[in-house]
Amino acid sequence: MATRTAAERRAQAKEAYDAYLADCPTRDLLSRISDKWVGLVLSALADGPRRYNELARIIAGVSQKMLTQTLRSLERDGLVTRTVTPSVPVRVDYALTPMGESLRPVMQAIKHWAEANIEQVEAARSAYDRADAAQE
Amino acid sequence: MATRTAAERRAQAKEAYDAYLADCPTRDLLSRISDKWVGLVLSALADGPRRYNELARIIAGVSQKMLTQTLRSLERDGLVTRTVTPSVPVRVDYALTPMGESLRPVMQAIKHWAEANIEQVEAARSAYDRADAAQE
DNA sequence: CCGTATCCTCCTCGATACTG
DNA sequence: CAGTATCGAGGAGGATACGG
Repeated sequence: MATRTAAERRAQAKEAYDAYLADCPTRDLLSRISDKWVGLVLSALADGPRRYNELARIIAGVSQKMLTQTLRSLERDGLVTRTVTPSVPVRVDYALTPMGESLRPVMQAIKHWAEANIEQVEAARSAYDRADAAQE
Repeated sequence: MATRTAAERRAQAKEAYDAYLADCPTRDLLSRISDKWVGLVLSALADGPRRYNELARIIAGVSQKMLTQTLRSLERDGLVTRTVTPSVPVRVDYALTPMGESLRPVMQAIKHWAEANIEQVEAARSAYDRADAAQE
């Protein structure tokens, strides 16, 4: 037991990243990717590279600022690549990296979950608010 | 073709929820669940009901305000139940509903992805920032 | 033990205007 | 086409104090 404890402690230390801990860097990464724009952008890149304006069209209502900001953040984190073709006018393509591709299915699952469960959620909200009103 | 178009249009209308559309209610639901506290709370409820203070202990650093606010939101949306045992002192347990349980694996997957990829993300950030500095 | 209420600060995000 | 720059409103979220 005692001999294994030391080995286990080392094993623990090696995978000590835990988003439950406030000062673990994974907590910040979690809040960065827990973002609706991240989910929508990664989903929009599912079928291959997209140009900037394509993304803007797919993700209706996104402001230039948020789209650019999200893409820059994803690029910096190594989740997407940005490829500039120096034509006139310039053409910029965004694509998923292998790491981005590994996150994409998860983010897309959230999007799909939202689309699949919105009606049930809205029903739950009505019920909750009705019960709340009946209280008075 | 023409006869199928009408049928297809109806089919489309029935599953017309699309988070890519700005004014689709799923867009709001997506941003509600794309939240680090939601991910952490749902993950913390994976192994069964938890008391309020248990959750506060598991999710280190969460303020009472955010924890309560997140739990209320999840309760209203029908993802968790809140059970009060009127003892002294009062005991409150939170648990996943079936709908909450259906979302949990996805949110937990994000948490796990963050923990598994933090080192690679940090490496990508360093590389990005280094290239940025070399530019000058 | 499980909250609610209030204040206050930062930071997100949209709108708008301009550039290579 | 694909951004950058700037401003300003509003909400997120922490700290603190108090209540059932």
